[in-house]
Amino acid sequence: MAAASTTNARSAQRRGALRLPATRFDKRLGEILNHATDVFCRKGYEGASMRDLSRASGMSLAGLYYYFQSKERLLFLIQKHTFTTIVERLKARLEGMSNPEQRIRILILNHLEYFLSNQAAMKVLSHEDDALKNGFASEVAAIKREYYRICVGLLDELKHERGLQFSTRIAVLSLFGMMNWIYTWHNSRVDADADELARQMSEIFLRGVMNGGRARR
Amino acid sequence: MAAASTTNARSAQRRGALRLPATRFDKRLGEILNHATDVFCRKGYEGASMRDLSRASGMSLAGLYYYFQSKERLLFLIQKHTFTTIVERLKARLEGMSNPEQRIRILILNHLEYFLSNQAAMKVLSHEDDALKNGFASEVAAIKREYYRICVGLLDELKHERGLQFSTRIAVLSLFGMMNWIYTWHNSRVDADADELARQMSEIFLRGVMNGGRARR
DNA sequence: GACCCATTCGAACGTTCGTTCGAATTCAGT
DNA sequence: ACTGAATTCGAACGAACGTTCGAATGGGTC
Repeated sequence: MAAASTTNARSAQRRGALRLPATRFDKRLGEILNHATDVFCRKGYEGASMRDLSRASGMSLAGLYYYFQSKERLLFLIQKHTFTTIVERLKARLEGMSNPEQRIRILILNHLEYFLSNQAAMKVLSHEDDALKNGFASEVAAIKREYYRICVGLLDELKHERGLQFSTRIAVLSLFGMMNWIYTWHNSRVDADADELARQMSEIFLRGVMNGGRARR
Repeated sequence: MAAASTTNARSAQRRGALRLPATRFDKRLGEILNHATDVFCRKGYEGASMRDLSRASGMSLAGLYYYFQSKERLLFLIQKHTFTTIVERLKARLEGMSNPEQRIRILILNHLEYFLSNQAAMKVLSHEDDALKNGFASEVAAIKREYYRICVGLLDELKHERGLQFSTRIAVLSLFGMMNWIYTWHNSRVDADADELARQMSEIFLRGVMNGGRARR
């Protein structure tokens, strides 16, 4: 996780001089971010103290502040990196795929795969949605909006192709609800893996949204 | 909101001697719970301080502790009352109704109606799901389990009646995801009311779950 | 060995946290 | 008006909070 590279002046400087993309600084920051993600996931952002993070990452309290300016910025780095990654992966997977139904299945699979292999980070992203303030909040909100727009686009393609009629907004937000709620219940010892979950949720959602046309009344 | 009556010794004593179900104590406690619900909704449980609650309810910091023993118990009272109420209402509405599809529509309508007319309380219930510890946590978890079981029952009725095949667990949790996620996006100036939302989500969910039978593969 | 910059740390800063306590005030019944 | 119980409050408690600072290390280059 080299999330902070592009937004951290210290490592950006270094990157100009060195050819390796991941400096020592970035690596260490990445480790701290990973530990912090776990702690935020377990105790919540407000509930986790800097001393908790210090203990989890094995670095002194003061030492942490060498890597980031504040607790809030730490959460920001986690959320931005997580969200950026999931959007990037989605874009890459959608490339070259043109069937609208398939494209939605890919969105669902991509979301659930990333969710389950990065459960802690995704919980922090979902659950600490409005923990950031002002500038931090708006930058994350921008990525979220982009993700939302992509999903709206995919659904509109499907609507157009099949002449369906439903509220895209409700459909998109229902879909995200289905998927994001996972963090409250998924148990890897009981529940299916991402492939199977994606298949089942895709069936429910796509059959629900296709079929017929206008909802009754 | 007379949630605490049955669990508070002070008011239980009084209730033996008086004929009114809502004592002065209960009324005042209810007001405090309502204000606290707003504050927890806006700032989160951990993020809200007792001084915030004092300010919001117009009572001194020390005065609050006359009505409840701790901040954690306050959250517990809010969650328990909210959850109990929504389950009670559902049971009452289901009485006498036997058509499986209709019964599921009622569950969805009941959930969304209560959600939208008690947004703050429902956000606190959904979002501060694991903020409580030990005894408090398990008592709320018991109500949640009952609610979950009811929903599983309704879906199994539908499955049996129509010979459907799908994972009840995934279906139930997807449905709750769709519905509970509302607190992250619903805007009363833009979005439809509970009736209309319930209709749309019911269509998506029921069509998604019925139809055909087994999911492919 | 000396220098320099990057990294780490112990100790403390001022603030805010949840909670308590004893005194003051308000209320209901006479 | 008087009395005892119910209610409210100001002031304080020790603990924990996020953050800072200057000094102590570490590793690589002359």
